[in-house]
Amino acid sequence: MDTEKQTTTWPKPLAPSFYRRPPEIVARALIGKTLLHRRDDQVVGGVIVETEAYLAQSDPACHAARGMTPRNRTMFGPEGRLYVYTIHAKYCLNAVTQRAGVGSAVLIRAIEPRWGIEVMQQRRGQHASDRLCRGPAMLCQAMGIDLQHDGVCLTETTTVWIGRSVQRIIASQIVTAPRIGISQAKEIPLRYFVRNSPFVSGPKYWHKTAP
DNA sequence: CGATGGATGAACT
DNA sequence: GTTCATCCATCGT
Repeated sequence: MDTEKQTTTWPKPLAPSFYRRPPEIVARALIGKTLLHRRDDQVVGGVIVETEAYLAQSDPACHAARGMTPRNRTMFGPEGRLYVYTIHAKYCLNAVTQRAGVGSAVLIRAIEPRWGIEVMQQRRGQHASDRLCRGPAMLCQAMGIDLQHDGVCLTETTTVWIGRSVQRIIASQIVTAPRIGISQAKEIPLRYFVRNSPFVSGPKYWHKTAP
């Protein structure tokens, strides 16, 4: 019978129009949304708690600021695609925003694990849940996302997608701070995260206040 | 094909 | 707050 079948209904993917806005708007709107990855009928994912916006040509910290290369070409493709890149021999994942040709994106830095936690713990080596997906490279490792996922469509549930919220996050709980790990434009507060969330990366930024 | 760098992460003071 | 080991992909030769 169907007793062994998957009965969970996963969050429905956000529409392409969600991404068709400036990256700083999308970055804030993504807080509380869900990130999921399906492989072999196994779904892992959770609630997005930390993002950063990268503003295309006007932003020297943005990969797209120096024009299109083979590496960053996904950033210049249609909105709503997944941009994956390598850094320090690890991977980070972004959602492409605005429209094709612009080169803006939102880096997803952390999620609160919710689905497939045991699988993610195996990939990460049995970490506590608040250490599983805390930081962009840890997030990719836990979710099994790498360069082969570069360019996938986030508005379809085939592989990787961003879905609707499953819990309400109050706007006043979303705070901003400078982005982490960059050497240029390091003062601009384009990082968004949930205040006091133990799932957010970075050292003790939790008490910082909203703009 | 080798040199290089980096949107990291961990371990420090 | 700081340094720094790490190592794949990219890019220049």
